[in-house]
Amino acid sequence: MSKTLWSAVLMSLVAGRSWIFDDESNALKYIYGLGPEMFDVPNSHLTDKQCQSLGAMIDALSHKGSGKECYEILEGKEVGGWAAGRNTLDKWFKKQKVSGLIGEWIDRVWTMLDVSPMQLIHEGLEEGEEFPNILDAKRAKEDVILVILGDHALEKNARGDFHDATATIIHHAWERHRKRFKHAERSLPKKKLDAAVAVKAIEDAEVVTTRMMREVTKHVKALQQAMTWFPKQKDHITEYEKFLKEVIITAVVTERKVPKEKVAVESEDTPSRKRGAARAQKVRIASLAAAGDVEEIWALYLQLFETELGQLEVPHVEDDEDPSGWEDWENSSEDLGVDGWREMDNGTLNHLLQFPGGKPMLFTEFRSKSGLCAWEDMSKKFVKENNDMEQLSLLWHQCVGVAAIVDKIWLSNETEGDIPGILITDEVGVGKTVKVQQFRWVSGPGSRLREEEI
DNA sequence: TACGTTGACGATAACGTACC
DNA sequence: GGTACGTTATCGTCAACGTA
Repeated sequence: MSKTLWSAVLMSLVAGRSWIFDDESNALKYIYGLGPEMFDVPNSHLTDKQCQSLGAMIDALSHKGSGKECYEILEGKEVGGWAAGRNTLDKWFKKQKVSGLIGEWIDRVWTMLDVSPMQLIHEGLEEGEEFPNILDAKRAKEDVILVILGDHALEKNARGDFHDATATIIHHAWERHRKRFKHAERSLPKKKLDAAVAVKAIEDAEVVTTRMMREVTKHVKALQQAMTWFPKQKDHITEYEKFLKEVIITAVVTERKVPKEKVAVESEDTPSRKRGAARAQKVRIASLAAAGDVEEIWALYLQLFETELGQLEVPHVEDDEDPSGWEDWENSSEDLGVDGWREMDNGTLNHLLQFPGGKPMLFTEFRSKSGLCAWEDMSKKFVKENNDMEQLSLLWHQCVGVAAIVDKIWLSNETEGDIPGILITDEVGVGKTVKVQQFRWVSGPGSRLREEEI
């Protein structure tokens, strides 16, 4: 019979129960939330009765001679009487998020040892091979077992039920990747079409709007992600990436009135990049020249090309003298929960938030154009004299976001036009981390903000 | 609808045992 | 010890199903 992931997980824990829990790596506690007593002690996801049901089933497994009989108890259709234990096992598995945690750790090992399915595809497959064989990842097998079953998991001869269960777990992890690959393969034509349509819409538009830019960024990013499975077909995506880059850089250059060389580091021209650049030249980007729009699409662009950070410089926000595009919010944006600030410019916002020079006290002052990490040796390289450094300050929409959090978070009741709390959504390029960090700063001990109007 | 999970089946490798 | 043959384990694949 086949083996489900959850029964294989329980089998590996039961089969190795007498030695794997000596683990010092804390892996078993982290992934399964269990110690050597397993379900004989209170479990945060289960009632005492459920623990008893599961405990009884584990006892029964321990008294069975063969793995086959064990799996019959765990999931067999012909062997009844264990419904309570099976239901509890299912509940524990889901509540503890075992599948996700196991997948996450196995992927880390595969990636670290360069044998993840995607890495193997990029290395090149055998003739006629579409997806890599799990045997190609064989050299990572022992490390995978150590990571998901603790640092004693290899001490006993890995045979029998324990070995069988670990193989099933790894098999499921591999299958998950195959599924993603198949999905990417199926969806590729549609993603190509969506990206092509979105690019063409901008190319042909009389007026390019931020909404169109959001749309094209979304589709190019979706295509970019799907294309990572197919390294040999990069042509289209490179053209679209270059197109997007050129459109945005032109908008930044126009709005900031700075030379293009100051904004972008030129990459080597390939035929597809040339095509993208040529198409971008025809775009009428005048409507994007408002500073707020430029900043928004710039944030989207950085998110899209996050793996290439450092190739471009962030556009410099000139202290408080630049209005940064709030006019456009006034005219066209929907209320995204930040309506109360649409009439404030950077200077007003920075004053309210106590952000001298456009950023909070102690906020990192510089960013590296070449992509240096601020956590490494800041004292020597992150200094004004270093030409690689660029002055940092928060963008207008990020300041508005922090102000909105401060404003909404302490509301105790819903009133007309005001709802307590705030939702910062993912994938829109608003700078979630920056917002939360700055909220912690402005609302922390010693802050005057809570006593002021906002 | 996307994504994870399950179950089935065939192919092949590894192992065990009987026989010469 | 070598070989043949049966059994078991492992691997590869994919469609159906379940769930959020």
